[in-house]
Amino acid sequence: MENLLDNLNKQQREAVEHTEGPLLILAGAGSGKTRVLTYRIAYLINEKNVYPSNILAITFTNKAAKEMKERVQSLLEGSYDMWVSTFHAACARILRTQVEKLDGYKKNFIIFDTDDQVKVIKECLKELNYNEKNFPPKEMLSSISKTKDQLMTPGRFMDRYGRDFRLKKVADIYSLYQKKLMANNALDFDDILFKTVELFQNNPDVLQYYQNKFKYIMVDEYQDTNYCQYMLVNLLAKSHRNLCVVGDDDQCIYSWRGADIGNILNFEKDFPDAKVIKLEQNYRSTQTILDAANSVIDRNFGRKSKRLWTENGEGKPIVYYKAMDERDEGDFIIGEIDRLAFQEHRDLKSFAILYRTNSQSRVIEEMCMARGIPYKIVGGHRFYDRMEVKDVIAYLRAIQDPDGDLSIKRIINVPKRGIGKATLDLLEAYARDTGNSLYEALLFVDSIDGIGKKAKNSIKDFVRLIAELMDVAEKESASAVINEVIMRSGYLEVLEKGDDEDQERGKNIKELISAALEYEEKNEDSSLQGFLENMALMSDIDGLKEEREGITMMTLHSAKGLEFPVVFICGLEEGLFPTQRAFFDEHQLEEERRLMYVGVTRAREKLYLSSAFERTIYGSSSYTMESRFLREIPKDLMIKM
DNA sequence: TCAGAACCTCTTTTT
DNA sequence: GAGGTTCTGA
Repeated sequence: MENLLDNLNKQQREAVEHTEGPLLILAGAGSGKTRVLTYRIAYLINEKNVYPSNILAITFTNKAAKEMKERVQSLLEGSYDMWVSTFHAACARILRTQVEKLDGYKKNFIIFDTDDQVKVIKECLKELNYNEKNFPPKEMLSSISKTKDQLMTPGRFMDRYGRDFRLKKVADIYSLYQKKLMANNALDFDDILFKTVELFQNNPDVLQYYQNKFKYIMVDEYQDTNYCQYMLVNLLAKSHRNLCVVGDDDQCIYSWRGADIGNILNFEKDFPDAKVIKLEQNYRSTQTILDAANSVIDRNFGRKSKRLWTENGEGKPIVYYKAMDERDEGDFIIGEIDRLAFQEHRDLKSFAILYRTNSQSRVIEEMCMARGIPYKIVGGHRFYDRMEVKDVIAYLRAIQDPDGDLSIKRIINVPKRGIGKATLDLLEAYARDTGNSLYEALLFVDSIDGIGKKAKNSIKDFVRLIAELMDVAEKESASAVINEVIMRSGYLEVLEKGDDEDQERGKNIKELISAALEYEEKNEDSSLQGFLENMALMSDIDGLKEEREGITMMTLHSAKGLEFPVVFICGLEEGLFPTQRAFFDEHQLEEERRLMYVGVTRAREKLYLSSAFERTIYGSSSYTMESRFLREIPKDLMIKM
């Protein structure tokens, strides 16, 4: 361990050795904060003899959690039982054992994702007779999400806003939405956090237990926490006060989804005795790149002053290319990559193309394809979000708890078995009238008038199928159950007989079996329940296995936390980056600027910037103006090509 | 019940 | 301009 500390600079070492009491680490981009966190955990265990089980480390993504755990374990050469996970995974784990203390929830609760949420909201609107035009489901969901971030129950929301004509209706929607979630024994992503806070607030003994368990708490990416997460951390850290938060206010780019930059800016107010350590030495980029980044971010107000520096040397100037249009821009980027790969013998993995919006990737993708250059696109759709995967998941949920109406509804006619909307409406009406679940209505299908003979037989077959699958689930592992589901339901067969797209889908649901097998290997708890939770909280499984050779394309947001030797930031035009929506809002503009800062600091050696003179967006093309961010970089750092 | 037509929308995204 | 959703008619 002694020589491990030698691997750190003065500030880093200070951060590792300051183990007692509140600590704020302001870690600039590329300043080795992950290193500090992992060493700190190792130091706690090895030097301070802290039990690993007394440590809680919160990360932003599952991937980061996995990496951190692996790095600690390789530092200590052993396997340790500490909690290193995302907020959601940690809370889900707590709720798994404690959820019955919350009224109305059963232990085998399921986790609803955005897709499920939209469906529930639509049901709510229908039931309340509210128009989707006046109350757009997505808008409703984001209101509800923000409300939950603020720890506001439907009751509290109604108390506060109920006198407003429209907000009263939103409150009704929120209230019904929660009822429906409960009826499905489901929690959405926000609930997982919110309910944990409620659990702690209403059960002092439970809170005390976890306060005692987590004597040392670390939170990464603290600038991107929301109010609910802030509360959670503060509740847990209250008794031991060994709270270490790490973050960079200049990299707060998620305020649009509730991240409150104030959490990090006010940490010293919350904890007046907090030790503050700034990590400003950068180990990633050239001085030229850092000068550009510093110069851009300097224009933001109200930030903690920080100035990145490096011993890496000046490096190459930044290259700016003004293209005719987006095709020319793509041509230039791919041309440069081709040239550098050849002349400088660079791996395709060294290149990243970053853009503000996903739609910008299309043109560049086409060019890569035309030239036969391999590429991969990060982000976009999760494996779990694919229609066919969600269908199979719905089967699994239904098997686990057939009273979850949403799951039954999703699969009752997948694959097509002649149970259409008319039939479903009758079944739902019956269920509502008798106070039963949809599944129970299926059992009584004979006593429902108006359903045709054919449909009735299909329903009986379906009920039999579910019953059989439930039997299988009693005895078999998750992977075996999935196999039975896709075989017995006939779903796989239908897909395999379909067009290319369907065949691809068939492959995906088979892939789900591999995912389950992998899960069973890695986890002691190989139950269906555990697998479902894992899937719901997992972001992108494809990312985990495939490390294909190729250039990387992604949004600036997705690039946070990553680094590449050569980075291209494209589409530097007013209205695109910064986005038009930020023009009249200083806060939004500052967030765009932080996004630029994040993008620039991803580059190790070379940075390319580009814009197009003319760009086609939404089918219509128009002339553009160069992004103000280009002007915010000193001219002497940049050459035009 | 379902396929095709018309229609709408369109920043960023993790969990 | 594309992709997703809803509507309409057979």
